[in-house]
Order: sequence, then structure tokens, then C-alpha cells
Amino acid sequence: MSRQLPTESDESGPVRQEFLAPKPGSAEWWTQRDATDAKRRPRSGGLTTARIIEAALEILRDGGLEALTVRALAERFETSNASLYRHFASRDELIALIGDHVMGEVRLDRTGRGWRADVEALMSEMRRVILGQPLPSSAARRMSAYGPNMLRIVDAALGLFLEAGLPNDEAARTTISMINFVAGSADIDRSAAGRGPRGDTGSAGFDRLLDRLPADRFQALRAAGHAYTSAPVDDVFAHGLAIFLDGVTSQLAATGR
Amino acid sequence: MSRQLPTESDESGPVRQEFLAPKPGSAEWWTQRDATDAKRRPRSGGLTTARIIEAALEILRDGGLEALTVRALAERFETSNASLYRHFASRDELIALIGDHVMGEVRLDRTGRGWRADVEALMSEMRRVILGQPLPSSAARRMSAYGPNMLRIVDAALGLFLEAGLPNDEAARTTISMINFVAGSADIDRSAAGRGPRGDTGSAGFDRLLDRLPADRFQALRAAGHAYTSAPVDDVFAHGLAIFLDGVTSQLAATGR
DNA sequence: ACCTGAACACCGTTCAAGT
DNA sequence: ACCTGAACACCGTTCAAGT
Repeated sequence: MSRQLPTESDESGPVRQEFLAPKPGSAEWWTQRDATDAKRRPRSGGLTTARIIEAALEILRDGGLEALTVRALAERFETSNASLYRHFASRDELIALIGDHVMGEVRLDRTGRGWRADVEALMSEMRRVILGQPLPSSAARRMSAYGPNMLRIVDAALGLFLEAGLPNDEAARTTISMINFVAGSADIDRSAAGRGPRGDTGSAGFDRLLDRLPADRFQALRAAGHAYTSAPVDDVFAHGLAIFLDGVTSQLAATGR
Repeated sequence: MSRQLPTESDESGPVRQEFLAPKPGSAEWWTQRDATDAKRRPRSGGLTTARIIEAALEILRDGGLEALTVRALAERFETSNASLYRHFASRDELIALIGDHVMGEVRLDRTGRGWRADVEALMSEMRRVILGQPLPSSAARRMSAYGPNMLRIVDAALGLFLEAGLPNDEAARTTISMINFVAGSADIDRSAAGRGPRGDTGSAGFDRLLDRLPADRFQALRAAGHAYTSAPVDDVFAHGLAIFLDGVTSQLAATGR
């Protein structure tokens, strides 16, 4: 979204590269972020990053990502849009901050019923938060992968799989796959929810589409198409979660533990 | 991205709603799409939707989603941007078309070695295509879920799980979970790939970030953090795929087949 | 019928000038 | 030191007028 960069005429070598600010959402950017924010001294009773994020979440909740413009945000505080650039360097930075902020809502309580119940609880909790949050999770996820709140979740998941008995490298891979599955599912489900007019899930439209499919092809869809269109998203997730946990159990047995 | 809609003053009832064109990417929109395109009669030697998609893919490959402007596309054909609106009604429509077009590259060959090998092949093939395609898959996936090429893939997956012995509803849920997992993983991997400068995967930056974590918390990350940062994305996917297939096998046994 | 110049109503970001 | 008016360089989309 940066529209008029200095065009960087040609092939600026790696020397120049070091002088460029790290990209929003990168590990480097998150490392520096707290220090950057701390040295800001806003005028009395004024803007803080926390208040800006709160207002941005309201705008997102009303109008989605495209409604979140720097100008709309400035209007909320009755200030000029230029003023906000004292708190973030670009709209992308703002989105990274919001993305991580929201993941702070994920509770990491232990169930006391073993790793499988704990992983199940963590996955469900992540899903709950992602679905309830107004930022399209694809945008949020990429930008906040290294944020402090996301690291908290990674640490918790990693801990559970280590506790279950997986070696370091398998625990790491399993953690990443788990996050990919939960976040990927929630991503699709939240975008599908707002599809049709008036909360229609689109399943009626899909059924009509199925009827017009050529009879000779799409045989599986003709056989089980209705099950496909009418499956409630929460049931699909519960089923996917069971598959994942069964799979981990199976891997655990193979590792010889 | 529609900037100046008629604002739809207030609460247009469901009566009006029927007169609105279906949203790009919805089942209704895909149902009508072919008919809409067929009745177009472009001037000699002129633009076709296929050629526009091809040019759009080139622009995407060079500059990503933000470089794909209607104006840049028009320049490619030495025409005015207004002319392109004869082929699609909005930028969103164009993105839906590209998203589905790209999934046409997924090959659906059978391995002849049973459902498990076939599912594995299908998942790997989907991953290959998503990673090789220049549209950020989150945008593409939402818009093309009901496109003809995506339906082909759904039909294939559904067929394999039915063949494996799952009942209709379980096959449907398993299919959806599989797609969510594969697409979600590929989504993250492709965005992470372009993160650092010069193809740096960002793992060095992450390692530095880990070093600064408070010693008392983040214990799992301190123990297995390096395994987490250095896990090659393809290994992670292979591992997740194995977990998923083991899980399905386990469900199959439970269903009593 | 198809095409387009010109306009409309927006964007994110910068910066010189103000307090 | 912080803040901002005004500008810059873009957007997607529409539509009257041309061919």
C-alpha cells in the first residue's frame, strides 16, 4: 500500500539494504517495536497506540478492512490524518499491531486432563478468538506471526507437544501444522459467513449450482454434494480437530513412546 | 474496493436485495458467470477474458496484488482502463476469475496405489499450484471456492474419501478440513517466503528475537525454539500431511470399516 | 455495439510551516 | 517537540460523448 516510494532507482545493494527500516511484521520489526513506541511523548491527554488500536477495531467491526483508512481513524479522534503517522509509520504497521493485539485474548488455561485435552482446548480457543475478531485473519496472521501475543501461543502449543513426548523437531512441526490448520479453517469460515445476503450461508445457492453440473462428471459431488454444502462449519472443525489429534496420537505411538 | 456505491441510504429490504447483482465469488455469481461472458462480442482482434487473465497474472508475478491495478492492466493492452469494465464488473470479479483459473492447473491423476496415496498426491499437487501462483491465496481462495476448477478438486477429494469407506457426511467434513489445512499452510508459507531481504527466510531474525525473550517465561520456545525457527516449510507440510492421513485412517477404523 | 476522455470521489504518505 | 494544512501521486468506477 506504499504508493510513492523513492522508486529505489536500481538494484540497491545489500549495503543500502541495512539502512532500510525492517518490514512491518518481520521478526526484526517486532524486536524493535517496543523501543520505538516507548520513546514517543504524545501531548497531554492525547493519542496512544492502545487507543488507536481500540478505535481501529471499532471501525473494522463496522466496515471491514477497507473501511479502515487512516483518514477515518483520524476523524474518530478529530485530528488530521497526518498526526497519526507519529504513532505508526504506515497502515501496514497498524495492521500488524492490531493482529497481534487481538491474539492477546487467547486464554492458555490448562485443563488438567492431559495433553490431548489441552491441545483441543487451545485449538478451540484460537478458533474462537479468530472468528470473533474483525480483521480478515489472512492479513492479520501474516503480520502478527512474530508478535508477543502470538509467541505466547506458540510457546504454549510447543510445550504441550513436548510434554506429550514428541522430540523437539517433531513438536515444532506439529505446532506449525496445528496453527496452519486452525487459522486456515477459521479464515475460510469467517469469510464464508458474510457471503450471502442477510446471513444466508450460501448453501442454497450452492445446491442450485450443483443441480446444473454436467451429469457425467462430478459424480462424487452429485452423491455427497448435499452433505458438503450443508455441513455446519463448527462440526467440520470439530471433525478436523479429531483427525488432527488422532494423527498426533498415531505419530506418538510410532515414535515409540 | 467499491468506493462510491449509491450508499444504499437505509435498510433496503429483501425485496430490493433480489435486484442487486450477486457478489463476486458467491455460488450465484459463478452460476451466472459463463452466460454473462458468452454474450460479449468484443471488437476484432480484441480483448478476451482469457487474455486479460493472462496479462493480470504477469503483473501479479512482477509486483504482487497491489500492482494489479485496472490502470496497469489497461496500459498492457494500450487501451483505456474504462474499456476493461466491459469484461469484468469490478476488480473483485477479476480476482475471482484469476483465482479459479489458476486452480485449473491442479492435476487429478490417480496413483493406482489406493486412497491414501491418492489423497497424498492430491494434497501435494494443490500445494504445488498454490505456492507457484502469484495471487495471495487468501484472497484467491475466498473468491474462487465455488469456481468450476475448484469444484473439480472438491469432487476428486470427496470421491477419494467415499472410496476409502467414509459415509457421506464424514467424507464431506474430511474434504473441507483437508482443503483448509493445505490451503492454510500454503498461504502462510508463501507469505513467509518473501519476508526478509534477499530471500532470507527470517529465521536469523527470529533467533535473535528468541534470545531477547524473558528467561522465566517462554520455556518451551527456549527449549525447542531453534527447531521451530529452522524447520523447512516443506518438511513441516510433509509432517502435517502424515498427521492428517494417520488421523483419517484412525477415523476409518473407528467407523468400523 | 463497442470504446474512451474526462471526471468523481476517494486513497496513503510527505513536508513545510505553524504552535 | 509535537501537530497539521495542503499537496502529491495515485486509486476504482462511472458516464456522456464519440466511432
